[in-house]
Amino acid sequence: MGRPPLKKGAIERSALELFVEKGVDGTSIRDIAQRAGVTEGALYRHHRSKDDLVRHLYLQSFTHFGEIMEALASTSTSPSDRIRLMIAQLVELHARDSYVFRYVLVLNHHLLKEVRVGERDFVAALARAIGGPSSDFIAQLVLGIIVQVSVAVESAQLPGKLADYSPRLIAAAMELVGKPL
Amino acid sequence: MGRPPLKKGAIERSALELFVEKGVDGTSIRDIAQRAGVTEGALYRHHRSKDDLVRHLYLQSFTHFGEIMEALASTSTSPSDRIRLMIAQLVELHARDSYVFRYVLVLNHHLLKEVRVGERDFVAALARAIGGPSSDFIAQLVLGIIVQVSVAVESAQLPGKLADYSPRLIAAAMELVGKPL
Amino acid sequence: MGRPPLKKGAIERSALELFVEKGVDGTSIRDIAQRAGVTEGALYRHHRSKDDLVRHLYLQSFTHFGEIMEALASTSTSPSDRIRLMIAQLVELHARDSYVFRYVLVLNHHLLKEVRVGERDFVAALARAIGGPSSDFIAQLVLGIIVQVSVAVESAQLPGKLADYSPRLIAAAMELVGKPL
Amino acid sequence: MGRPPLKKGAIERSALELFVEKGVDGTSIRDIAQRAGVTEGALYRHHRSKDDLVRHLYLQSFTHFGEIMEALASTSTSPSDRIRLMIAQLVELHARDSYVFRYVLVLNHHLLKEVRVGERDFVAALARAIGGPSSDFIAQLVLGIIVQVSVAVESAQLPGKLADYSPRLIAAAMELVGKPL
DNA sequence: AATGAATGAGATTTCATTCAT
DNA sequence: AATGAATGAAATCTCATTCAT
Repeated sequence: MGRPPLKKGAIERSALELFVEKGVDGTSIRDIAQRAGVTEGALYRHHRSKDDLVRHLYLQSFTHFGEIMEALASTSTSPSDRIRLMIAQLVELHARDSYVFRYVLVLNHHLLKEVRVGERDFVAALARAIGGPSSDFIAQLVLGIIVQVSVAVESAQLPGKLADYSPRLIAAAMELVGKPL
Repeated sequence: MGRPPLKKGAIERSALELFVEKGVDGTSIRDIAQRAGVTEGALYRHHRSKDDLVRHLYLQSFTHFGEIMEALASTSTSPSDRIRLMIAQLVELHARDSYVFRYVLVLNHHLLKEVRVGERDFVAALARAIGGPSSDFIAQLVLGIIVQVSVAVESAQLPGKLADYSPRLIAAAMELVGKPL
Repeated sequence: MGRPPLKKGAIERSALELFVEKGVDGTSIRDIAQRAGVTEGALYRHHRSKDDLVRHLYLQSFTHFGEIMEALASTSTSPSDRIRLMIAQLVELHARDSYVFRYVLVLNHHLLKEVRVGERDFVAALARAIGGPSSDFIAQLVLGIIVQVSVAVESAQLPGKLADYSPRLIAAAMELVGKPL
Repeated sequence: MGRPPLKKGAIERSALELFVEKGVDGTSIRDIAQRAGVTEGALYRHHRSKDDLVRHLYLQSFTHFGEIMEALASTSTSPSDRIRLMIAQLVELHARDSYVFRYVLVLNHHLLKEVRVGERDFVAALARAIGGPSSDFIAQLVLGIIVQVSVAVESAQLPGKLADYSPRLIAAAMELVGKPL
């Protein structure tokens, strides 16, 4: 009946990008509105506050990752293949949209605590696939190398792009998991 | 000389802690002053601006890390031992002062780029010790697992404290370096 | 004619209530729309602006009061009875709809000044019925005790409801008028 | 040590006046700052929020009134004289500072509820002096005529100023109290 | 007649910084 | 060396109003 929410998507995308580029606190509503080609008030039609927007994006992205990773977790291949697929998927997710990847994995560790209660949790899914007594710890190791390399690439500490390191990353991850290729 | 600057230390320490806890942009001068038990103006006696304080702390911490790591790099032990010592030292540095560790390693500073030009660079030192064509990449892997586990511990995603994971972290790092214990 | 304006009544009633409860400036268009079960735009179908709505309601209520009081003013009973009837009527008007009563009498409108020029003015009607050199002053006294007790009851400073105080209020008012019961 | 708070008084006075003139919600921080000859931020050095300022002024004024009225309540004159003194004092308080008078008596009835718990309460003091079973009710009548006439004078519905009506107001009040002069 | 997204202006509040004390 | 009131700019958010649907 009223206008369709033409700008909602632009607002959320702009926010996501800016949060990753400059940090949540380093991004102003005006920054978001400008990039989205909208006035500042428009944001509040769709989200009650900046904080609300931050959470919404986080929850959405986190759940998105969770769904993808859980789908892989229940494939019928061998355990070892499953792990390799999931690790490759993480790199693939970065390739597809490095902003979402970084928003979920590099930023906002304090939201992580809230969100991991009940939401589809890709970290838990990975740990489950790895199995064994140290699975939580090892899952963190795997995430750690991917995240660190992604950050290093982004900040030009390492040359090229993340995909260039994909095979070596996967090999390293499999080693950490205890199943060398 | 005149009176010693009684509050300078408190200001810098408070700033460091708050920058780690809430991020640089999430920390106000008032926050810092309050934690240091000082008023807002006092900060400007010692630093020209907030940005100046941020840089000063970063440079100081980064150089501190660099000196320690470079000292280890020139010990006379075997290459393999040297690497193990350096990795163990990173974990030890976290144990000694997790705030400095996180300020340097977790806050993904745009400052990192500036500072790595010319300052004593512990990342470069680690890479040199590792050697070989992929040394920069492998150094990032090693940093990645330590950083990630430190963050996971801090945010209670992993139980206990970082030191509890020290042997396993060192073992994993040596594996990444290609020199299993 | 076209369809009847189903929501007009709800909008105006909601506005009236909210203006009394939170003040005109403390009430937003959104507040009104929400209580009326309508969206913000709907209001502008019936009134050109918020200010227009405020005036319309005020004028309507003020005139309504004026008509009732003037009708009483021209009854054929004795002067003393006439006054008593009018005072009783004010209390009765509060009982019938305390929102309208308070909108007209408690919100000390700058509008009052405008509206009293030319509209059916119940304050003037009351003063005329009282008569004598101080009639305007005495009319204010009478209004004052009714308004004050109504506010005190509404804010629970006095127990019960206004009607409980009706006989005593009328007696007090007659005393002020100089015609004790 | 720091600057003395030169502007605090001006800010509070300006706020008080504007709140009375335009209502709390009708008064912006900018309005207050402008009248006080200060920038908007200055207000927040002395009060945490606009609401805080509103409350502070209310509490202060209310208590001020309470102290004065309670002092009169314990004078050694006859009960009848005491009441007359208190009524006269209310009119006098309006003469001395009609803004404070109106801020306490005409505005913000919702704060009244909070404040009357525990603070020096001039309404209660008046009721106590009046005595008898209906003392609370009668106190409201007395307040009602003073408030109403003060508002009528302010909005030019009655000519002159409140003081012009002082003898007649006191006489009317004594009548309501049941002790005609 | 009604919707509700979007606007543009303005409201409240925060904050790095300055400066009189 | 330190205080803390005050500034000025910017941040978050609200709101009356408009307009495509």
